[in-house]
Amino acid sequence: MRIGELARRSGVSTRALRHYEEKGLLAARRGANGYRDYDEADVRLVQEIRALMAVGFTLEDARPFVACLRAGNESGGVCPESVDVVRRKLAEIDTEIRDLMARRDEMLRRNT
Amino acid sequence: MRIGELARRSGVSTRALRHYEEKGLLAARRGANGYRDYDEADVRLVQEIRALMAVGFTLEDARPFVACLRAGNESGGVCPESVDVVRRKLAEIDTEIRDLMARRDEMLRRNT
DNA sequence: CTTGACGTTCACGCTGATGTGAAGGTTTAG
DNA sequence: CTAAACCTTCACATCAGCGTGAACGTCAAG
Repeated sequence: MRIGELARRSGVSTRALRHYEEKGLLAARRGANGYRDYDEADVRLVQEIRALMAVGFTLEDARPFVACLRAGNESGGVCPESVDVVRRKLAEIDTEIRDLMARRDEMLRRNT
Repeated sequence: MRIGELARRSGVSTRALRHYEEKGLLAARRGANGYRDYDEADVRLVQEIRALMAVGFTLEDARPFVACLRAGNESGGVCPESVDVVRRKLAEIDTEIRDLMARRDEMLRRNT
C-alpha cells in the first residue's frame, strides 16, 4: 500500500510517517515511480509506535521496540533493550510524579 | 548595580536577565553609557521569578506576580490575578500527575 | 487534454527559556 | 597604552514532533 493508505489505516498523518522514516523507525520499499510501498507489518509497526507514544515514549525510546519487531518477535517489548527502556521510563515517570507532588506542596505552602 | 552583579546576586545568567526584560518582566534604567542599572528591588524580583519557575511556573505565569510586586505589595502572590494563576497551576499539576499515573499503569499492564 | 487526488523532496514555523557566538563599545587596573 | 573584564544589540542553535506550504512529478477518470 502507499503512504496515504497507511496513514489512514494507522491513524497518523503522512507527514508523521515520513518523519518516522527520516528517524529510521520506518522503512519503505519504493515503486518504479518513487512512491513508498508498505505492507501489513508496517501497519502494526506504526500502531506500536503510536501506542508507545500514547504512554509517554519518545520516538527515540520506540527505536528498540521497532528493532525488536523487525527481528521477528511478535511483541516489540520482549527484547532486553526494550525492557531496559521500559524500566527507565517507569523510573522517569515516578521521578516526575514525585517532582510534581513536591511542587504542588511547595505551591500550597507558599500560598498560606 | 549593573547586569553582571545582578546576575551573580540572583543566580541567573545575564542572558536570562535580558530575556526577562525582553518579555517585560524586568525593567532597567540606563546609564549614560547605555548600561542597564538595577537596584535591590530588582534582586528580589528576579529571585521571585526564579522561585516561581522552580515550582513549575512559566515566565508568562510569573507576569502577574511581578506586576503585583511592582504595585507595591510585599508578596507577589497576594493579588487576585496571581491567585488565579496559582489555582490554574495547581489544577494543571494535578491533571499531569493523574496522567502520569495512568501512563504508569498502562505501561505495567502492557508489560505483563 | 485537463482536472483532481495522489505522491515526491526540501525547508521554515512552532513552543520556552535560554546558550552561544559575532562584532563592537566601555571601563578599570597596571 | 594595553589587556582584561565589563557592557551593548542582533540573531542563530537547541529539544520533539510534527504542521504547513512551495514547487513539482504521477496517474486514473471524464
